[in-house]
Amino acid sequence: MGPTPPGQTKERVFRFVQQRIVAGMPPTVREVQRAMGFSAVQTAMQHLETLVAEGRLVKTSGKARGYSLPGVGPTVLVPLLGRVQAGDFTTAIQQHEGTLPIQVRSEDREYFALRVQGESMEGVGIMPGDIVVVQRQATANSGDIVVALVDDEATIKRLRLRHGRVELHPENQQFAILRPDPQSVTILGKVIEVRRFLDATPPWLADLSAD
Amino acid sequence: MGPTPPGQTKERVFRFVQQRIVAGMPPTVREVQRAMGFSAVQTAMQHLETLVAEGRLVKTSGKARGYSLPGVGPTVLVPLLGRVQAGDFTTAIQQHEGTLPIQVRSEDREYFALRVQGESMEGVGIMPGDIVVVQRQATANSGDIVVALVDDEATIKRLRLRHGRVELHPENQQFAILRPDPQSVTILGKVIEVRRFLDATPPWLADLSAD
DNA sequence: AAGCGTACCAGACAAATGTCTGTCACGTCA
DNA sequence: TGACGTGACAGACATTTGTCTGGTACGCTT
Repeated sequence: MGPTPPGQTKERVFRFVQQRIVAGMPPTVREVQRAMGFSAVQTAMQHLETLVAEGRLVKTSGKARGYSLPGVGPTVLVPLLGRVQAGDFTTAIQQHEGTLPIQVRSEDREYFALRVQGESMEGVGIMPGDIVVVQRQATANSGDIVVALVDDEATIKRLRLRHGRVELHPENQQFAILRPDPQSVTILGKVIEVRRFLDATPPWLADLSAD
Repeated sequence: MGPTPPGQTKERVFRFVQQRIVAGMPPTVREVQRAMGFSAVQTAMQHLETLVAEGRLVKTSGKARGYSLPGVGPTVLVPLLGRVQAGDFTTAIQQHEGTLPIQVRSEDREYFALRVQGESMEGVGIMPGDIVVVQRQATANSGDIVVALVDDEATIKRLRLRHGRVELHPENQQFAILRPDPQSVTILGKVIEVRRFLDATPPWLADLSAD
C-alpha cells in the first residue's frame, strides 16, 4: 500500500470527478473513495481538497455532492419551437416541439431554438434541417445573423442596418434582400449557435415537458 | 394554506427538478421543499414520488440527489484535437486543445472532435471553423461523412465504397475526389454532429484537463 | 353525508454524507 | 540523518439527506 508517484492519483481523481460532474451527477466523497479503491474516505477528501486549492474544482461546503467545475457555464433546456407567428411568441414557447440542452454563459438570458427551413442562408453553411440556437433580444448589431418576424413569418437572415432601417440579407444569391416596413419587422433574437445532427436526431429533442 | 388546483404544483416541481438536473446538480428533497415554499419535506417527497410513478423522473433510492431524467443520454467530455497524424492518434487525444460537452447515446463509444480547416465540404454546409463531433469507428457506410487519415493527414470527406475500395468525395466542385491506396488510408470515425459558434467560443472549449 | 384523490403540514428516525484528528510510508533534498 | 511533501490508512463525530407515520383541508362524485 505504498503511495503512487506524486500527482498520478490526483489526476485520476480529477478525471473521475470531472466525468461525473459533466455527466450530471457529481460524486460523493465516498463514491470517489470507492472508485479509486482507497480504504479511507480521508484519502479521497485530501485529493479533492488539493484540487480545490489548485482552482480546478469548486466546492460547496457541507452539501452532498458539492463539487463542481469552475468556468463551465450552466446547461439549460432550450425550447425548439415550431411555427412562430406575430404576437404569438409566448404560445410558441409553450407549444415547443422539443428541447435542446445547451451550455450557456448566463442563465439570466432567454434562449430558443428553431429548425432551419429554407435555403436562404446556405452561403454561410446554414442548411435546411439545421437547428439554430437563438439568444432572445430585440436588437442586434449590423452583421449579426438574427431571427426576425416579418409580417407574419419568422425568418433567419443577416441583419444590416442602413440609416437606422432594418435590412435582412440572405446568404444565397437566389434570394432577395428584404427591406421590410419598420412596423412589420420585429427582431426576436440573435443566432449564437448552429447544430446539425448527422446521425439520427437525439431522443432528447423529443418533448420532455408535460403537455 | 389551501391546496392549489390538482396538477399545478406537480408541474412546478417537475420544471424545477428538470432544470436542476439539466444544469448538472440534481436537488435534494429539502431543496425542492424550499424552492416550492413547502413547510414539510413530505410534500416535496410526495410530488416527486408521483412524478416517478408517472415515469417522468427516475430515482436512485437512498442516495443523495438521486433523481434523474429518463431517456436523456449521458454527457461526456469530447476532446477537441489539434493535429492528427498517422500512428499518433493516442497522443492527439492526450494533447487535445480543448473539450466539448456532448450528449451522447452511449458511454460505451469513443468520441473526438475536430475543427474544420478546409473548404472541401462547403457544399453540405461544413464550413472552415466548424467543429465536427466524430464517433470513433474503423469502418463506415458508403455515403457517411467520415474523418479519414490519408497518408499523414486527417481529412473530412464523404465516404464512397467502390468495389470495396475507399473513395473520399469532397462536397465542393473545386476539390478532387481522393482515391487513396488502401494501405495509406485509415478511417478514424464517422461525423455525427456539426457545431458552429457564432458568438464567442465558449470558455469550456479551453482545456479543462491537466497539462 | 361519505368516500376518494390531490394538495398540504408536523415530527421522528435511519442512513448517507461531509468533515475532522491522528497516524504510517516513501522519496527527495539539504 | 532529519525535514518536508505527497500519498495513503483508521476511526469517529456532526450534519445533511432520504424516508416514514400520522394528520388536516378542499373539491368532486356518488
